[in-house]
Amino acid sequence: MVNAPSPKLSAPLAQGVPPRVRFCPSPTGNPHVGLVRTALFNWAFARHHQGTLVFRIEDTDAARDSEESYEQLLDSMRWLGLDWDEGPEVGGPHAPYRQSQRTDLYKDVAAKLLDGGYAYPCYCTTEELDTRRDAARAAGRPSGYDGHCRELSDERKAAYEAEGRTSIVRFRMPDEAITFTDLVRGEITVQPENVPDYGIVRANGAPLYTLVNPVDDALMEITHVLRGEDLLSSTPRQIALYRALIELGVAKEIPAFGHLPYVMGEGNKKLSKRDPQASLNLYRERGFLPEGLLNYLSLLGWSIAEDRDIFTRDELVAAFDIADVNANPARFDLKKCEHINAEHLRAMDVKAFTEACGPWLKAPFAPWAPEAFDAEQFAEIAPHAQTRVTVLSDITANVDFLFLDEPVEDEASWNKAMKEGSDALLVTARAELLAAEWNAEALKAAVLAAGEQHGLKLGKAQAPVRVAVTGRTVGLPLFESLEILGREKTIARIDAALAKLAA
RNA sequence: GCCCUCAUCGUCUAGUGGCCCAGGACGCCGCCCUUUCAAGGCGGUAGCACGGGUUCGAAUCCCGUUGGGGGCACCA
Repeated sequence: MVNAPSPKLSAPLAQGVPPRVRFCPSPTGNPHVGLVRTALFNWAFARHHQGTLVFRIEDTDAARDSEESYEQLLDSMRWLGLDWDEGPEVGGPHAPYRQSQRTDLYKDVAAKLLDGGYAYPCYCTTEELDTRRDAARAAGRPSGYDGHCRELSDERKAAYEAEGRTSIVRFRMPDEAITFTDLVRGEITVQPENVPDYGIVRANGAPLYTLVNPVDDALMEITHVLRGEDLLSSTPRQIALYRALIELGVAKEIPAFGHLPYVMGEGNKKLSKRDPQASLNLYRERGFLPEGLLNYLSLLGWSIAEDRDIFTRDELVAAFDIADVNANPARFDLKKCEHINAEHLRAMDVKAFTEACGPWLKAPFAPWAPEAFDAEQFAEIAPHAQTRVTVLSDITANVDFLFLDEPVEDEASWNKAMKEGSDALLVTARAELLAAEWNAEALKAAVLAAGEQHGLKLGKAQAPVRVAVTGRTVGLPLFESLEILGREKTIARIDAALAKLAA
């Protein structure tokens, strides 16, 4: 009974049945980009095939899970626009979708597994396990569980219990090789000696991920499991458990598995939750567009076409195929991520861009007083900024000269622009500007004329004016900026710079 | 240690035996444009880890080596 022939792996797609996939994070820590990539591929797969995305929360580890993290998970998914068809807040036929609310289900299944002989109580202590594991390793043998409690007689069990030992429930692995076809890696076979019996229920009765995850996949009728490659080597034991569940009538079919390559950080480390570079919130605060971030992330292990890497969410859905995902881990490249985000920013219409800047135009991002902000002025300047920002938070420093009482103090810029003779130039420029009509074209002519009087080309002549007015050597087109700032403030700032130069 | 897995420019990738003395993108460098900086245009730099096979022919198939990653929990 345990060594039943392998049921055929499910191939619902081939039968034209829409797939059911799931995204099932555990609420520990902040959401990170690796998690997002997994969610994205599941989402894209589901949407592409008009399937169903189940969002399930794997909160079976009370010690590490937090409500705050759970909230963040939902919030992140919503921000990204990765919608789910069943799960928290939307409900569904397999509710509840938080494992902490499904413990009775697991207890029931665990009891059935025990009754059917698919699992057994294991009385080994952690110390005993450690000792035997070390010995096995030293002898060059596989270091998993050695099957010590596999065939315990009732007398032995009673004796252990009389000793006061507690037991966990351990799943009995069949003594046969397990082969499955990974959606991204192809056929994989694992020999039985390398897949030891494993724990499925803690001594305190709490079910483990190893039980709960496949059980819920079975109950929720998941057809395709797309997850990180860290779970690749535990797939054989899940398949074995699935077979038992099928025999018990709990599961219908074994899902297809596809293991997605890691997203790596700097060096050759997997991006971890503790890695600040990995935090989704960081990208959000810097002003990445969900569409830009998703676009970039989808390129890690997949590509839409030979000569194309900027595309919309809809285009991603239309083109996504799990068979095109490759198996090698990809490094997260911030530069490219920024570039792709910038492309999406530029692709927006000006109005949408202007609105998207909103959060970065006020506290805590913007340094100016709330009442100093002028939406009309911003709307005028925004088009000039659109090709110059890579993330939305860049907008703040680009327009601060408009809303700050005085330009920012940037010593490096000041020293770079204010050379000998700059004061004389500024005096001339001040006079020319004062006499000019207040539009960009005339202002440009004014500074050009001032420069000529001092033997300076426009490029050189504009620098002191720019620093006097905006505080920086680098910024948005100067004359348009001056036009929007207005004559009065422009002149006042030149006067202030002159005073500083004289001091 | 044992098992699994991966291997094309610095990075992400295209490539599924001849179309490849390897294409695109980011980065970097140069030039053009230019009021700074971007954007845009043009050009350049750089790669099939190594060694054996198989084949008329290999980045593509096989074996090995090396290197990377993961797993081996009463975490998920």
